[in-house]
Amino acid sequence: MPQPSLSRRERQIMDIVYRTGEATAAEVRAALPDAPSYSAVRALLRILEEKGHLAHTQDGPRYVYRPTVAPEKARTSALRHLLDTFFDNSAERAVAALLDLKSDQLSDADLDRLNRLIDDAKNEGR
Amino acid sequence: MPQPSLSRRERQIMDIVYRTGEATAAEVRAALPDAPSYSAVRALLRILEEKGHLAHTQDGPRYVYRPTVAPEKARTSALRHLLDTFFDNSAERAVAALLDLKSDQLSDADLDRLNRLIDDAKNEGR
DNA sequence: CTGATCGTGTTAAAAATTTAGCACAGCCCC
DNA sequence: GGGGCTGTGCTAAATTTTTAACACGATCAG
Repeated sequence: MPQPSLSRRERQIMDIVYRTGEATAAEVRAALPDAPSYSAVRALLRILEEKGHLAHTQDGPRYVYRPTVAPEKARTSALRHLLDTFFDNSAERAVAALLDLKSDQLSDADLDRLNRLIDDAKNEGR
Repeated sequence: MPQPSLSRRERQIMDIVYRTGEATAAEVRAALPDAPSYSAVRALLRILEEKGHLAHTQDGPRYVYRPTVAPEKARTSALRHLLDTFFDNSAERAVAALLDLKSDQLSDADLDRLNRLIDDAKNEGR
């Protein structure tokens, strides 16, 4: 039950780690929008590890941090939250927004692939 | 540019307001997972208003708070952030996760509608 | 060997967040 | 009119977050 509480900085850092998959203190610091001191970042990482959100392994001299929950789980949970907060739990609305946001970067082939995904879902559901 | 900084409680509250569209202090409090005192909630609402994230109108005796940025903008921006953080900016991956999450709640008709959305995007793009 | 560099651990202070408490105004009802 | 609600405004305290500073240990070049 260690979940629902992350401070602002903590969340920023978790986002970075999720984005990159893994990161050292230096990398996290570099990716932070308004980076504080090195020590500060390290302290935060330690706290996040204590809280069970991160784990580190040793890579030579330095620590490499990784999320403890599988990226897939984290993704799903973030997506669920987004759906609930902004899209009234409607997949359709979410897809519409997504297309609106990205359509100009999507080729016809990309869109076909999306259609195929949906068709697959249809067949599975049977 | 007062944007990128919201504390934990502030974000919780903003989420609630976005979800419901508008809310009074009492409603926000009721919706909070681990509700603090009434005063606390009101104070937070006041702060959010100061920061420019909320605005209130008077409804009889009480205040009704609403987000200042259009829900659509907020949605887009949240979606963008999610894409970037968890889906490597890939619409396809996001849709896949979405289908995985919701497919069992989607009828064939729903899925058809999604296909149509995508086809529309295809035609527009030309 | 010595000094510089890079990494960590720990602690304590500074800053921000979060909370509660008190005071007042309006309304309703007896 | 007085008491009990429900609402707000404001202020100060408690708690958490965030940060910097200092003290090591290991490694590497000269």
